[in-house]
Amino acid sequence: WVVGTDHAGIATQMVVERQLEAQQDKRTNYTREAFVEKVWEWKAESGGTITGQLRRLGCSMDWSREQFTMDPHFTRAVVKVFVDLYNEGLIYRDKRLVNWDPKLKTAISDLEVETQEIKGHFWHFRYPLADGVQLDNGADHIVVATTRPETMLADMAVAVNAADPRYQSVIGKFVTLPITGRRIPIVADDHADPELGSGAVKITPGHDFNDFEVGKRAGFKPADMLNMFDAEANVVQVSDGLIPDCFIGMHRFRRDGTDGARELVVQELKAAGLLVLHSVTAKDGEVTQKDAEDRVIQTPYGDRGGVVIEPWLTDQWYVNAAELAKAPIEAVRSGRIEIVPKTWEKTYFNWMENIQPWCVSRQLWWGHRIPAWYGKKRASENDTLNDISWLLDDHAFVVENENELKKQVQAYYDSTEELYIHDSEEDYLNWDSVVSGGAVSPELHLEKIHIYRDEDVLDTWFSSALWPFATLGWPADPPRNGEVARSDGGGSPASAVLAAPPLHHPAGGPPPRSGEDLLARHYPNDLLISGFDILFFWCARMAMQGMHFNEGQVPWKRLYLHGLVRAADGQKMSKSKGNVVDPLVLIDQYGADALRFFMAAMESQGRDVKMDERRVEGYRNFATKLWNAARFCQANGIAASQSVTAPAANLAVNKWIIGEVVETVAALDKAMAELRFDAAANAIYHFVWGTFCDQYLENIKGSIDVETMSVAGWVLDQILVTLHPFMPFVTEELWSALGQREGELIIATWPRPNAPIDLIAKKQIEWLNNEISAVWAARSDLGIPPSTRLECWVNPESDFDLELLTSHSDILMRRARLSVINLPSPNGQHATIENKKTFALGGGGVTLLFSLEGVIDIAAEKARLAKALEVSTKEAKSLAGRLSNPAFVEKAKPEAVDKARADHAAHAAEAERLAAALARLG
RNA sequence: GGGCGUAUAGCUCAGUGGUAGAGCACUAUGUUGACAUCGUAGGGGUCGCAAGUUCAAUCCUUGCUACGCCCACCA
Repeated sequence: WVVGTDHAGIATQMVVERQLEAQQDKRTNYTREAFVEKVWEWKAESGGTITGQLRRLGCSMDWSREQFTMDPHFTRAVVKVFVDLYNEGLIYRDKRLVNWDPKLKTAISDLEVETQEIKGHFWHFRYPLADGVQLDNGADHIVVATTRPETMLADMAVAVNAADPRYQSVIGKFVTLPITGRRIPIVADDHADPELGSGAVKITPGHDFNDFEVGKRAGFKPADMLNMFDAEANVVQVSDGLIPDCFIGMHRFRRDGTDGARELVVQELKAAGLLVLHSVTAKDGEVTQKDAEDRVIQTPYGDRGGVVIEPWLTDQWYVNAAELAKAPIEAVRSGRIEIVPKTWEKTYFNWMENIQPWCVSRQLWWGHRIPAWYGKKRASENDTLNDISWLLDDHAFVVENENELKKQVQAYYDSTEELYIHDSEEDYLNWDSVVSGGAVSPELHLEKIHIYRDEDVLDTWFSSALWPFATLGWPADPPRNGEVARSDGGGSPASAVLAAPPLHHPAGGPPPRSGEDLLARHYPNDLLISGFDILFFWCARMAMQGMHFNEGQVPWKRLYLHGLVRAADGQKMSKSKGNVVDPLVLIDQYGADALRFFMAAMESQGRDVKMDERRVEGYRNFATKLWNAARFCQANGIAASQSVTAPAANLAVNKWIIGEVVETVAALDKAMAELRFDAAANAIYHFVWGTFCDQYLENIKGSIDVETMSVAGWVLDQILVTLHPFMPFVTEELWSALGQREGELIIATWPRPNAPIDLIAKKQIEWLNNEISAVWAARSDLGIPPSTRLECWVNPESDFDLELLTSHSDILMRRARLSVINLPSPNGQHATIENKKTFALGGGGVTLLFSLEGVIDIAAEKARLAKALEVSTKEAKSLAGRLSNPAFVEKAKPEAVDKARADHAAHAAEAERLAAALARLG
């Protein structure tokens, strides 16, 4: 796990801009360099927040290799990727509609658009037919409908379906667009659905994605499409100059109580009698007329800026994602990448197979600046710098560094003239006026080559996508500018020391040595763990870039998509709702161990996790439990074990607990291999609390000999090692507190479940534990207080049972609080204790009998026995019923039939004994 | 419109073709010098609804209902 952070372009720039706003300041008061410097300052102050949280959580990684996506070597990788993709034709510049965020004034990608359902309206307009043309039905207009009236100012056509008989006669004719008076054609296009509305659609190629496509089909070039908005979505004059002055400068919507272009368009059309009123029939039959129909509109919002996205015609850089997606699709299909849980594969394929060009340029200052320069040689006096004709034939030079830039520019112009590199378009123009004092002085520019750099930066995900290999020192080119080579990619000079060896990964091999190729060693990564919410944003793009730039090698072999932590009420956490839980506060309250354990225990199959503080509290208690158990061990001479393998044991309790460790570790290993973190956490939890504390420690209390000390120490060690990934702090502390060690807990050998499981001991101790539990249950039912020591008689049914009993009688007497165990069974009235876990390895079982004299309420005992008898009888009867069904005996699996027979026999025998006991009581 | 997921104890969630489990909460209780952030015992569920497959369905199939999420160009 290479620790680090991305530069979160939009979010970070927003934070810093908001800080400026708070001081009545703004970004544009600064130069680009000065502003970016401020962002770096902010990053220096607060950039440690995320990694600080990781540290508090006890995440264990090589902090000397911490990386940031804007580190110099990372930036070099980003530039190389951009240039290489450009040279391969996989990145290109295009003028088309983009999702434009008018608040942030930048383009964003499709993924950054969130569709929300908003209550809106649906208006119907009459567009008068021009030149005296009429529809077949005699109408002198065409009705079109829209949810966005304001865009009609930039309408360029009306589309109808060629197959629609109503409009066939007017295809190729014109309508006169209201308000502007623009004469626009009626075109045939399949986009118009005769079934919907009037069957005619207004076409605004410059402000609607569908209309853009229709417009292109109708022969409009993107450069000629009318654009009626500025970057903030206020109305500007279009190229034909037909928008009335009263609209210019208006906001697109109603705002601050002032009508916007939308309202004004509707008002003017209504005044002109061109608004088709909408009739609403109330329940009482009364008909009222409204300007528009109420309708829920699917409205696009920017996920960061939170305002309605405007489709806007601009030049942007696009990645041919469809091409890059091919290899990752195949990788998942063939299993070279395994997605866990598998259900996400379908989502992945669905998106990847329908992927659209990825807009990667952003009109921001904070980020990786696009390595493209534009320019034009000044060839004549007429070609003034103030003539922005260069915009139309601006050749792009996409290169990794300035030397390369000079070479390419001079080759392109076939000239060795001096090259002027401007930082931005503005610089380019300012330079002219500065040098010439505002007037064009051609002699300064003749035969000089002027170019300027693209001012946009790249989508943050474009760089994050390189994480799996850029962090490992890619590209492999020789280091420049004294940067360290990739064997030490990103680390500070101090990090030239040995990296920590891979932890808990037996197959990991030795640690890399200085100079070793990190990329070759760690790429592909084994596993990526990511939230499902960034499957497209990040994971898919990592797969695309990773495979493209690493000879088709996948970035990781497995992709685990986990759920998100939601608020206690199941809602998404958000600052505006105020239901956000700060992990650091939880850590303060319950400890990092408890929080980590909670997360692990709740993480199953990528399902979302509802925040449940009580559960965190429960795992805090678990840590306390472990702590107290360790204190008990310490106080009883149980210390650090130097042994990785289980000590030799003779006592059944010790043989048993060793077997339990083996089983637990096996369950844990299986769960971890399957990425079932909840199952892993539960396995260790139940072993520690239920088996080790409640049973084993209780059993050994009072008789801790040398063997037991040795076994208990080993078991405790196994607990600390296996629990450490879940609860690093308490385990590390206990590890060192228990005694001298060979090494740190974090590099302790992970247990191997290779000790034998003693099945006899397992059965014996299970019997014993169950016997004790049964006695306590009986005491509880009979109201015998714990303080009463009971006299007990037993009637073992065989020598085997007798041996079992005598070898554990001391534990049984102490834990069940018996005063004496007598043989053989007495006369008189007794309480009868049935052990449901009948010892099945040879004996028929042991029945405990308590004296009833002066202690036990006979009626209560009878009631107790009657109840138990009822349960046994019912179960026996149910099983008998199943066994008497010939279909079951014939068709069921033999094991199932055998089990049913055995269970039936056991329950029947138990019922018989209970009936006898009941009979003895009279 | 398409896709995915979820419905199991009061709550939060596991789980299995052989009539269900955990933690918390609840009830009763406090004997054992590790632990009251604890121990012991106990109550509590027609496993969303309906049909089908099967000797057997909480689990498999289909339909339905409710909730959640993702994707998509209905002007």
